[in-house]
Amino acid sequence: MRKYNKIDDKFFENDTIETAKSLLGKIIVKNEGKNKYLAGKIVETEAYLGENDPACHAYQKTTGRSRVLYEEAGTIYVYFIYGNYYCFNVVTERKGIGAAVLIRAVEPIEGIETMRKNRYNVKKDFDLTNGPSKFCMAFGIGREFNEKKLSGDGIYIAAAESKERFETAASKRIGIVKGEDLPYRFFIKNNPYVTKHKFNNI
DNA sequence: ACTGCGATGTCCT
DNA sequence: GGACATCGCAGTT
Repeated sequence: MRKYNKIDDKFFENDTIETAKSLLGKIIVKNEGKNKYLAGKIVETEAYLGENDPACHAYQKTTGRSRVLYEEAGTIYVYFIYGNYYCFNVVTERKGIGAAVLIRAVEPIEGIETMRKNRYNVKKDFDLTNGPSKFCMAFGIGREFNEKKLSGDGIYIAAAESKERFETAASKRIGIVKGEDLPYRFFIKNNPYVTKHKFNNI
């Protein structure tokens, strides 16, 4: 395995938009046991700001599902959607604020053979992880990680590997109706693992 | 390349 | 009973 330096949970206590931006380029790592790891560079995120954000699951209420969003920074929020899929979020800000960052796409770094196996019908490597549920399928992430902490040893986030430079951009969030005009999607420009979208060239 | 649309289970009103 | 932070496939250009 490569060397990954886990980020402290304090990082996620910051402002959700800033956290979503600064997660770009960082590494998400899943410990598969037996010294096996899956790792990918985060290339696309979205911010969900809590009770005042119409698109957020915590909008104006706490429900059984959104309860996790109010946990302490660095808690994992995984939810099930469209009858088939999971989406992976990192809870941000202090306990009691229902905000999170959605991981929308990553670029495989380690364990790509396992990702190909988990996505057995996918032909092009950039389709392995260029979408929030594609990432979950490739990494084998399901509801069992909901409410877990990034400070544990199952899934964690690590500092960027090198001091590489990249350009980032923002756009509207994808696939939502309420709060659709808010520019809370962030991505690395020209990275082939970012989801395909007309908002990408601005 | 792009467009439209069906599948599917859970949560919420 | 409706909505849903998606994906993959089929059809078209």
